[in-house]
Amino acid sequence: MSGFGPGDAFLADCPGRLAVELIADKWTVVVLAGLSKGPVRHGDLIKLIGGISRKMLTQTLRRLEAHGLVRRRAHAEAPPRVEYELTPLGATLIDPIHALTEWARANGDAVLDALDAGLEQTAGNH
Amino acid sequence: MSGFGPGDAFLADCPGRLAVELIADKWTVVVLAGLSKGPVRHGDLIKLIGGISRKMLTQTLRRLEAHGLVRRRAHAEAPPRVEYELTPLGATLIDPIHALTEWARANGDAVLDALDAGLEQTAGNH
DNA sequence: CCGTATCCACCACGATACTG
DNA sequence: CAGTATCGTGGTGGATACGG
Repeated sequence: MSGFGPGDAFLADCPGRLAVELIADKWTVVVLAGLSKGPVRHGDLIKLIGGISRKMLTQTLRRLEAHGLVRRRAHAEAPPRVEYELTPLGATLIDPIHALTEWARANGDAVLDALDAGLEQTAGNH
Repeated sequence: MSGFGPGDAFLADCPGRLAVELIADKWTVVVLAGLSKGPVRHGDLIKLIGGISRKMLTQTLRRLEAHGLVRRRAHAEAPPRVEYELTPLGATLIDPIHALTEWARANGDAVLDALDAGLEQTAGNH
């Protein structure tokens, strides 16, 4: 109903798999979203995101850097300061991510409803 | 540059996290894409996707069913036949997924380029 | 402040074999 | 053909502590 032509699905070895492998983990999308407004410091990202450990943040950023989506900029100052920002390439990913966010805002409740509708387990507690 | 207002990012406990938790695994997005053209049989999905095991397919479908995104329909026939299809709610997820696919088709090469540009490791094998 | 190393628990995933 | 059970494993991600 909504978009894929006959040959351009997500299957087998299509390029679409690349996108999935790129973002299908716990933090990548969230980190990209955190960078979507401009350069941010490491510590600020930690607070902004909430729940991520320094280890995972650094690890995620490094991966994105290697993929050309994020740029790391270290300033040689007395208290070290490191800022991360999206590359132009990375910025192009924001729109698809934004589409996901919008979807969640619009349909999140429906999903949660379906979820606890399913919580009338096998047990028949009248 | 591209969309998030000041208060509507992906962070902390925003609804956006729901979407991430929903699709952030190896197969969910691929399975949804496989269903995007209409009802499909279990076995056909296996062949269509390529690489997924029956176990993971069933497991993924069951999760999507619980979230109200997929409907399971079993036909009482001699050789058992089971078809899966997107619910209307599930169909709304196709567009965001499609956006990802499009992104990958447009920018996949750039990512791969950045990736092996980074393969000039620390070692200086001129 | 930034980053990494280490240790560890957990779960996602695959292989295989079995039931209906 | 569809689904489940079981087992084994590697990787992901958290806590903590240390180094620059």
